[in-house]
Amino acid sequence: MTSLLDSTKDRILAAAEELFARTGVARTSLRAITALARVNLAAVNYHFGSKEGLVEEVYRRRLEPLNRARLANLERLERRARKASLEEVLEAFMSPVAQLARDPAQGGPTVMRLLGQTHAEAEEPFKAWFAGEYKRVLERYHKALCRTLPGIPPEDVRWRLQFLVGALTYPVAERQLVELVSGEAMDPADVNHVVQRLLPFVAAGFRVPPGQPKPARRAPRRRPKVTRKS
Amino acid sequence: MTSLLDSTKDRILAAAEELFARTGVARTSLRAITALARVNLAAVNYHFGSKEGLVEEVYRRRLEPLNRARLANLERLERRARKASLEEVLEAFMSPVAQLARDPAQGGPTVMRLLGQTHAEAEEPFKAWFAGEYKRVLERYHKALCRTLPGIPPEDVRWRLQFLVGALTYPVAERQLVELVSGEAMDPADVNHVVQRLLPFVAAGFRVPPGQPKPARRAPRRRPKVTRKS
DNA sequence: CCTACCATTAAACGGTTGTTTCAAACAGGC
DNA sequence: GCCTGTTTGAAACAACCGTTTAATGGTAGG
Repeated sequence: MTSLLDSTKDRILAAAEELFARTGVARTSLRAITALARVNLAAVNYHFGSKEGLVEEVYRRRLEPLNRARLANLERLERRARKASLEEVLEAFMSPVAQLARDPAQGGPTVMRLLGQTHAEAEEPFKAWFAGEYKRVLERYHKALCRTLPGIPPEDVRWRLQFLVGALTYPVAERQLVELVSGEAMDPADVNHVVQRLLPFVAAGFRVPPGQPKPARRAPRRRPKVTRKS
Repeated sequence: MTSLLDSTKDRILAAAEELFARTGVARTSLRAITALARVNLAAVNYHFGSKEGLVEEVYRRRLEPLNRARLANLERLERRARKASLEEVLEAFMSPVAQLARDPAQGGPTVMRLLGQTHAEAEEPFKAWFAGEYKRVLERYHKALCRTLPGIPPEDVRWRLQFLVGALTYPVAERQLVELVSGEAMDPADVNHVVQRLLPFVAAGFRVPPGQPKPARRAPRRRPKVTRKS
């Protein structure tokens, strides 16, 4: 993992990331981090100012490349002559996640659990920064999706984008729970499979005409046989 | 005995639920809970044994009715003569969430944030119980969904069920973040709208034929020489 | 009335937390 | 070499944590 020529700062970041992902930020003590990193306790406050500073750096180190890749992917799509398809836009959004999980140098599978815990763990000032960064990315993708989906009201596209984020985040972040429930193990390479299975799923969801308000229950029309006419 | 209005136990549960949802379990001290509940500090250990006991009770109080309603809805669907439609099964799964969020007596909107933090916050023994309960419900729905979706391999249905859970959990749990990103506020009644918007979205996703493995898509090396138009 | 029992209170306990202190060790420029 | 600034080291700090203790108030059963 961490070679000997890694600086103190790097070893702290690696250890903190590992423990944050496993146990959560609040339940991880600086002593546990410095012990795992084989580093003095005071080094954390020296290099990062405070525990909060360390937390921010741990997250920022992973989130910034992720969002950068998402934006770069989208720009590359839009620079082409051909109009981007819905699937291409969705893949541009989702593939950086799989890429992150595949590369141990960028955090590997542990970083995914980290992202899933982001919201619950962060303090106020960092939360604001995070929301700001995220908003930038989502706004760009919202525009791009609306362009590939004329006919779908922008408000619906926005909600569906939230659904996509949830469907993407949950299985990779709550890997433990998913494994317990589904029975089968899920190794890092499977994040790819998650993305590949998720893509047609959400693509179909994005394309469907939005449901009308529908306050009352459906009338129980009798359908004796397979008379499906959608 | 404790059925009197606003017993100590109830006040502790209400205060703990509020603070757990707002700040997370690990960051919420018993002193903060007892102060908000206007109750002595030792009352927590007296009534619940430990902080972990309180945590379990807070979650159990909300999760059990939720899962019970989900199973009851499904059984009611299956007792009918007519075969249940996909939309009906999905609504049976999702509507109890909206119902919970709508009724302040059952926790109201705060309980949703609670559920979103479940996984990160729980300790080991409670986590096992939670996963077990959840697995029961998901297994039942998996069977029901497979029945309405012949042609979709059960493994795909299982993954799509996970996507549904993620898409449903995230927007209601991370309400704060969603509000920050989307700009518009989201009041409790809107949980209904989430469900109504989510239903056609996931229904279309469930029906779509599963994507083929598509292993080595990664060969976009060949770029058309001129796509750049400034 | 008294006893027995449950619920509540105030105070203290041992342990862990994040942070600070200050001296020692280290680096590179002169 | 010596000097200056940066990095590490062991120890201590005050504050907070969850939990326990011991004493109290309250009330039903005898």
